[in-house]
Amino acid sequence: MNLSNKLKYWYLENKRHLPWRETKDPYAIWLSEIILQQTRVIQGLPYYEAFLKTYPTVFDLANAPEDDILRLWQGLGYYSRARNLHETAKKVAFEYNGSFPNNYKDLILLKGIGDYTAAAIASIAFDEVVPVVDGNVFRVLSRIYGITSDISAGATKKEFQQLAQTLIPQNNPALFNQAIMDFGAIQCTPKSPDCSACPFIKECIAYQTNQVDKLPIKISKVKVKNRYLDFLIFVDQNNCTLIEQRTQKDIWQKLYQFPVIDRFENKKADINSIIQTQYAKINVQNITLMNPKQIVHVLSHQKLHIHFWLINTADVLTEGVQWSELNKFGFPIVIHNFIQSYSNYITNQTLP
DNA sequence: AAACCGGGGAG
DNA sequence: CTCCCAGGTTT
Repeated sequence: MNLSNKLKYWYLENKRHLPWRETKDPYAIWLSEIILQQTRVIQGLPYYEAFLKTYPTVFDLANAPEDDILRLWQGLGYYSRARNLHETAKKVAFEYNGSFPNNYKDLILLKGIGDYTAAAIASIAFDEVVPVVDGNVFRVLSRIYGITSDISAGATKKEFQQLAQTLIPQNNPALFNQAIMDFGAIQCTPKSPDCSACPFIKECIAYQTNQVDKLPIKISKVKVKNRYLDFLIFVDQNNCTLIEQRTQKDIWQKLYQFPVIDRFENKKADINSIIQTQYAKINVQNITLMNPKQIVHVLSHQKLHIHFWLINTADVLTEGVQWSELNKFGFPIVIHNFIQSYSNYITNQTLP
């Protein structure tokens, strides 16, 4: 039996039952694919349900304010996905009358849809015979065929695409693509794969040569920069505070935050003098460091060292937002979590 | 080709 | 602690 047939039978026995597998609606399939980029199924599932409930059609999503979409995306990370999601929704709704392009070539032209996602939507929603190549496919094929190329190299991706193109069946490409990804996620896992129950145990080069734990080979190394953030939480007599939207091309673009002192040098911020110079208009009563033990928040390329400062003022912050209204804004998850745990302290001066 | 972009969970 | 997840965009 050939590889695609073995995969099919494995899949029919072991597949995960996921809501986006119960539909052929391109909108729902597109939504699921964007959410699942660099995201585990278990983490993306509640967001998929929430988005489909809040925005049942591409028109609902297109007509929504970007801030609402970012707030619903809050905590999922890679926020450019949410911004691109909105841009593509508007294009599909208003330029294509709500109909998604029905093929790989046109899908890949849309914002937020790259090689993988175009192939996934084209095959799953429209039965186009085009293979997906994601982390699961790299792992499964590199092991079965004993491919030792560096998967972080662009040429290697083409190599895997060509191989997958020879394997994907003409009759049910959607099943093949989902099967190979589920197989990689459930059985041929990065660590401790279940080789004893594997249908490819006889032909898997990696297993036969005892190098399952060495494949796939990935060389690229990311260097993580340290970054130091001191958030300034001004609170006036009416429990109003100052927030701002991040606009720079940087992490968390278009999410909200408290005013911040932001630097890449490990140098203690002189909060008092900074407030006196940059916020001279505000009549400060007292300044409290809320977390003497810094919060460390790790991103893929940055390690954030964070302090939150409570700054009471007798003034009325006319540009401020009521503390109880903060949940109407999308924050980076580290700030959101801080707000949740310190709300009582800030509004009632009681310890968390 | 390389840099950049979140957050979480497994081992 | 390290690794990596149904990747994509920008430089």
